[in-house]
Amino acid sequence: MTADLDTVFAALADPTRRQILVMLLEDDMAVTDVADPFEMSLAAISKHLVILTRAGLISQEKRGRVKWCKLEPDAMRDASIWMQSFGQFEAVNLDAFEKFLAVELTDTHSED
Amino acid sequence: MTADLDTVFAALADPTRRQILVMLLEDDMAVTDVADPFEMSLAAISKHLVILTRAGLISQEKRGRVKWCKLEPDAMRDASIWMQSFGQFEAVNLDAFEKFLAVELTDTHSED
DNA sequence: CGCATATTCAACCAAATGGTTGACGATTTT
DNA sequence: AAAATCGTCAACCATTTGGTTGAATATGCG
Repeated sequence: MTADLDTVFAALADPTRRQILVMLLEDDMAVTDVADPFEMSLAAISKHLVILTRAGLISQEKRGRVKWCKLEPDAMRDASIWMQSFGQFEAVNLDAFEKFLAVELTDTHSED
Repeated sequence: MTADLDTVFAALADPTRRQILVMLLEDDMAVTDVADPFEMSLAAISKHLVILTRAGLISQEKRGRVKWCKLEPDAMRDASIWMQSFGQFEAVNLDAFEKFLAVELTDTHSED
């Protein structure tokens, strides 16, 4: 469920955890595969995944002996809104964003 | 002065610091006045202000014996963009999006 | 069954975090 | 000049964080 801002921001403050989240943009992943690109123990990654789970940023589902990790981007919503309340800083990038989106949508967005 | 995402997210992970930022939305404030509503020592608040300053989220300017704290919401820009990327673009080609993100962040990074 | 694979647990460690107190330098006020 | 105010510094403390290793627990496979 919706974790508090403390938990979400703290979870996002670690580069390993942010990288994991980016990896999960691509697809759901097993814990072992999440750990693969990192030069640290599986146990360490397992702990990071617990922190991400407690923050609500991912969910984990065990199927067989494999535990699958799934991104839960909605957990960022409150934090994102909180930050946006501070100003129009995102307008600076709106141009780039819109260009990106325009290209992407004509390319891949058949519809949905 | 763009601090990295680690620093910004870590700064935002503390409720006292977030409350300080909200207070500064209203107006610039002296350190003593920032500390006033909190039930902790002035020294503790002073440390929090250092952390916010290093994250670029505030700036401090000394005039006379008073040090004024000013909100710098632009420091949230990279973090905000990073987060928004997770919420709003499920329908979009994610490979391309990651590249876009990478470019955006390294771009603004080099402004330091 | 017996072994390999997937993941967590437990104990441990160093470093960082968030707080305290008291002293101190700088500035303003009386 | 003396006193009060503003803010930081230094030393200290307890807790948390992010990592390690080795053992333990499931589960799947030959």
